[in-house]
Amino acid sequence: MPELPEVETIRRDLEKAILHKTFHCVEVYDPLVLRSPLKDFIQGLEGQSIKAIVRKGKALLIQLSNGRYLLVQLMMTGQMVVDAKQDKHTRVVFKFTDDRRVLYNDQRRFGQLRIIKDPSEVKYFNVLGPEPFDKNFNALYIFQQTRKSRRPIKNLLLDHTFVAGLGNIYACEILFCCRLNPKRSAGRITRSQAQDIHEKTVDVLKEAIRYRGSSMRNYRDGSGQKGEFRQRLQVYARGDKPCCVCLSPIRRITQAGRSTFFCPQCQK
DNA sequence: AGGTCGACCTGGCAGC
DNA sequence: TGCTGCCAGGTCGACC
Repeated sequence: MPELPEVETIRRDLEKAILHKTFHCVEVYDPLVLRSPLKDFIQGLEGQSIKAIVRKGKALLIQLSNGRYLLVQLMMTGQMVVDAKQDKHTRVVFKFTDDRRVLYNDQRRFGQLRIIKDPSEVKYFNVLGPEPFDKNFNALYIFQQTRKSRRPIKNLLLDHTFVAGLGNIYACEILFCCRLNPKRSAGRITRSQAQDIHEKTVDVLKEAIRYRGSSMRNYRDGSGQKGEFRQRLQVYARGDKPCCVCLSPIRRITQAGRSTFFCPQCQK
């Protein structure tokens, strides 16, 4: 899925387009993406207006006028696009009373939509670690958490109970910026490396948000456009290409079942 | 008990 | 052209 910068970009786009608007009708073309019963889902939205749109980790919470929430988890290929043309991946269409429409598109159908009373009823929110821009995500927290673990630092960064919102792209990019080998045991991270991980995490994510995220294949922002950060990625999806610092080839390895890209020369 | 791995899905692409 | 195998931004639960 979209990771934090992509979901945050979508959140901001949706906020501009549909905050305070009222759901007129909801058309479901593929109930597989619903995690609420079809009838409850539709009736739970129609007639409600939108009070707020917030992001927690990689999830979007759309707060409704009745106090409930529409929870959107885009997973790998979900999109929320405003006023776009329907296609074969359009699973749900939200129509608003002012004729504006938002499409939920999802090629792989891993994404999930549901109506909830409170975030605390969803396990994901109960286990989610601190947001990267929060003050409780800091060098000391990172250092203390790494003491408890011997897993590779890359795997820890991907663990959403450690920090919310990081995914495979940004975990790779952050470690490159820190010049840290992704295989390095978390327990061997020093205090100053923990400080560096904190700083680079914030830097990389802010920069990625500024460029409206990274589009590999499917990600699109709220207006259906690609993000521009892909061209700025230094290691992710650059296997065998020259490192932008030392020119030696970027390597691809597998960690926890996912591809990791890194520069073996620069990242020790 | 922490950590890894397959399952959930569709489709694009490389290689033969 | 068509087939096969591999790969993809996430998350959960089963299993070791």
